Amino acid sequence: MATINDVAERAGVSVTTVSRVLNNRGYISEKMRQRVYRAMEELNYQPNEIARSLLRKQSNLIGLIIPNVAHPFFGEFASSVEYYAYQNGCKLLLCNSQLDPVKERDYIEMMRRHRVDGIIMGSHTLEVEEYRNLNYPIVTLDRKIDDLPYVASDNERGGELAAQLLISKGCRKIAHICGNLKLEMLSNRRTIGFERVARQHNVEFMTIQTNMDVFDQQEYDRIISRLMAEFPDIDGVFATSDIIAAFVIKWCRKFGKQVPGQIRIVGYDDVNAATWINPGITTIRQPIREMGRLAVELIRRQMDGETIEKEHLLPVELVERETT
Amino acid sequence: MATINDVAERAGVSVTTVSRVLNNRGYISEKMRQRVYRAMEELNYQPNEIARSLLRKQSNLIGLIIPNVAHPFFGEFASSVEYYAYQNGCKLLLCNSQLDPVKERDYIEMMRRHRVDGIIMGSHTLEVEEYRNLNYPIVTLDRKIDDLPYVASDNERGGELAAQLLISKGCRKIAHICGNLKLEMLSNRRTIGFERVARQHNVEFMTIQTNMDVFDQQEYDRIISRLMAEFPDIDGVFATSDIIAAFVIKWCRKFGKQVPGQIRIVGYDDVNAATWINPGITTIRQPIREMGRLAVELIRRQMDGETIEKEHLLPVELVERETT
DNA sequence: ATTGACATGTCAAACGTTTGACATATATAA
DNA sequence: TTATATATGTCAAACGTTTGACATGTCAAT
Repeated sequence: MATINDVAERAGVSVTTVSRVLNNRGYISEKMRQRVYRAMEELNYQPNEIARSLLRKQSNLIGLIIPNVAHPFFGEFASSVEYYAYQNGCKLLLCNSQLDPVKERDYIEMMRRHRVDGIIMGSHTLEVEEYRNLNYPIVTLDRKIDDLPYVASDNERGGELAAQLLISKGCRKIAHICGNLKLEMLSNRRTIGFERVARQHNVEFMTIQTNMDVFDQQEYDRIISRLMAEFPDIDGVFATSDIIAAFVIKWCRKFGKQVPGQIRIVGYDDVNAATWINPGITTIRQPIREMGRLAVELIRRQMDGETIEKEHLLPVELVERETT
Repeated sequence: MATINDVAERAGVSVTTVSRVLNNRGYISEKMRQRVYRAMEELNYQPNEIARSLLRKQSNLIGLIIPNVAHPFFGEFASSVEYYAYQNGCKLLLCNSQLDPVKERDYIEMMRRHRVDGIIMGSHTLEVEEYRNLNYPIVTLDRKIDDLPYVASDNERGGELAAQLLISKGCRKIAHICGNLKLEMLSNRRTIGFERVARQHNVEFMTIQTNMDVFDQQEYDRIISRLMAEFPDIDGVFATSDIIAAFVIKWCRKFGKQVPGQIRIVGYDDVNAATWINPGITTIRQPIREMGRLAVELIRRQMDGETIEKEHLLPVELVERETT
């Protein structure tokens, strides 16, 4: 592949001149500019970004670690991050941790070796200690670690909205399916909001924990089928993701329960799938696009040395469809 | 961030020695090895992969260009590519072209500038000419461009299987919803296979083109609702993706048509969503995981200078669920 | 005639690493 | 004793680019 020297030679000028053209600095006549551009084209030259990065000490790479892009929520989040990274002249390094601490640690090291400009952490399987010592521009998704900046939706409010809707529709016995509450994720606050409102209204409820992030379909099937079998009289479900909600719908169908006639369901996230699942899922909308945008912005501002606020709670919104 | 010089200084040895430890070459005593490792740990040292890349002329980066990771098929494909890239000691650079030729061209240039080791192209909006001149390790997904290597599922066979199933279930008037046939995608062969079998059995059919890749939900709604309104007597649908199939189900519901009672539906891909949509979608399974694995392997083998076969057609499989 | 903006050139250091050539020393085996 | 394997060191080039210091022009305006 052609180098800047080849271009200089071909254009019959010095490398300095080529560099000046490339970086728009110093005086360059229009003729010269054209001459250099022509040479670059003839050689199909692309400046070596690796050499540039080495010198600039900036890679223009943003690292994203998530459990798995194949999960709709993370897929849409990654899509947004990628979009805004591009807008900021950055490229996206994608890592699926599979929620495996070994892999996650390994990925973080890789990213440091590659000198990515910042890391967006949507997977958090390590000890707080390890993140603390990272000393790197970081943004966390849905998790509060010391005073690392994070972006999250207003989970507690989301839980409240879900509970309020179900109760207002007349539900008297509601199952809430959430993630593993032992992991210190902010999404646990959905449970707090939900339970508070349920208690306020004296509505019976039960909270069922899954390892939701793993996105293990069999696990979902197991948990939900057991739930339906053991408690045939529940008339409402608040699931912590739209995908779980979809599984609930599926099992309602198998158990011959009408949705929303006999049982009402509220999901969370408002991923695209929520609209094309049948029936359309009533859900708590997280502003996924905006969360991605903000995450990138926060990385960028840290790179620029700005001091940034740590808390970034984005508003949620109830989107009513056909399951309530 | 610490450099190899800092490590050498701290360990009281020469950089050459540190480098030898790092790369396992030459003679190194166990004591020395430990001493160097300790210094690296104390300094929280990570070798600068950028400097290494510059020297080695190898970035250990694989570029992936797809329309959008948020689309389930591409999300699952990306997930697989990421997994196998990691297995091969590579990192994944993710780009969503949004099927925008300008963006796609820009991304390809970016990747060349970053000297990625190879590019997996799942988006092809440019003229053949541009790909031809790329002169780079490339693998194409579902598209044949000159003699660039490609991986694809056995689309024609998939179309046949779908048609055979629908017909064997008694369908007499089948709608086939496919992508834009003008784009020279291998997925068009699904249409060929489907139409041939339909003709053989003298079954009436109609082929409806969409710009499927765009994943525009409104477009889907528009096309499918019109289809259902104009041809209320169709009793079978072969959709070129599971997502489109989901939209068909949705509109069947709105039109009060029973699935599979009055109308049978077959999708394509077998993305995860196919199992959790209601009813579960009967579909033609592409081995997505394997396609990702193969794509990475083909990049790696090109890097190693091997000559590789160009055609990689992977078998499809009928997965029957509840829509037929 | 002088000044200053414009245009290009030469040269070399720097970014962090690897690698080869070569030197030197110790310990062990033949 | 000699040869050989082991262990470490010094030195410098190379990867491709940017950048600053400095030199040397031309040309037009004062």
